[in-house]
Amino acid sequence: VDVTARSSGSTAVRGSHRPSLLYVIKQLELAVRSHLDDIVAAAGITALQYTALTVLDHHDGLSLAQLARNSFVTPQSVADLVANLERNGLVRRDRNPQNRRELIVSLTPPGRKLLTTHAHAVAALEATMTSGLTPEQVSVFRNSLDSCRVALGG
Amino acid sequence: VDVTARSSGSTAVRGSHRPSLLYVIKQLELAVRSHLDDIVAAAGITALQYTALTVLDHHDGLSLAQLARNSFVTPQSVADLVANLERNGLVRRDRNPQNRRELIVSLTPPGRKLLTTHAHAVAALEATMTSGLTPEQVSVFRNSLDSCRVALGG
DNA sequence: CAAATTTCAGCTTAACTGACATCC
DNA sequence: CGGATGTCAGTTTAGCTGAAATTT
Repeated sequence: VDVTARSSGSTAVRGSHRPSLLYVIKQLELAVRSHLDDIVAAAGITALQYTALTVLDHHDGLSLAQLARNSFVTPQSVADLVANLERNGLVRRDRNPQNRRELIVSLTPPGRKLLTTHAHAVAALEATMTSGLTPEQVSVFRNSLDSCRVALGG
Repeated sequence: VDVTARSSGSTAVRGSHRPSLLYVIKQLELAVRSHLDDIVAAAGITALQYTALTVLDHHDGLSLAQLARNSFVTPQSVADLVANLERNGLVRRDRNPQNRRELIVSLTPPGRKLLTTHAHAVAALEATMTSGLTPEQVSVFRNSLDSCRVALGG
């Protein structure tokens, strides 16, 4: 990750106009991804793959199609992502006996271990991110994010 | 854009755990990008390119290096992006006479026109996104987003 | 010479579309 | 058969690294 670019980013542009909400959301997501990549790179995975593992941690046993619908991407993209995780032994894919079209994706013990190994650093990242806010403000912030997401149909 | 995936996304996963802030931010960004792509696709550009144009609208006359530092990406990536916009006649690149290393990027009249053409639809998207919030809550939300972004060095 | 900016060449990842097989 | 799910093949876009040219 280019630390130089990150740290000097906010100094380059100071203007009179207020950036749009849409733009600030994008910038924040970029910053989060960059830091998350730093954390999980040691485990040989990307921020995207790590996020997929956390989704499975909360909702184990989803099918590929369910994962795709949850992620604004095509089933093919999810299949690629999951195939990579399977190749690294972090998830398993099993046919659903009740509906043999479906492939049920679940975390393996190494997958769970990876999550616990990095849980602390990820929590610290979230704490750093919200260090300028009170706990109440964080709670309100989360609700607002959720409200926006729901309003856009996500 | 896959409207089916978008609209059914939130129904696929309902669990006991609360998703992390980092994850919700990512989901919201994906939703915004998807809708923004729908709006600007008619103009033959991507959400990313549109966002770059809005940055130039607010801060005209930035160099490639300044744009890169502002965007968490490498100068090479920005150069590609700007080259595409230039090919479509939406921006110009001119050597800075004071510092002949620098290429100053600025909007062309067609670039400005593209922004005004879509300004209403983009504002409507932002209004839809925040339709569940009061104006005060939107203001607080913006401040929180900014606080998080600054805390991560963006 | 050192640092900053841009450029050139090649590469990788993460998405996409289209076509298809399988299952309910 | 129709709809859902997953897979295979090919493509595109958006990022990256490394190396080099130019200017200050």
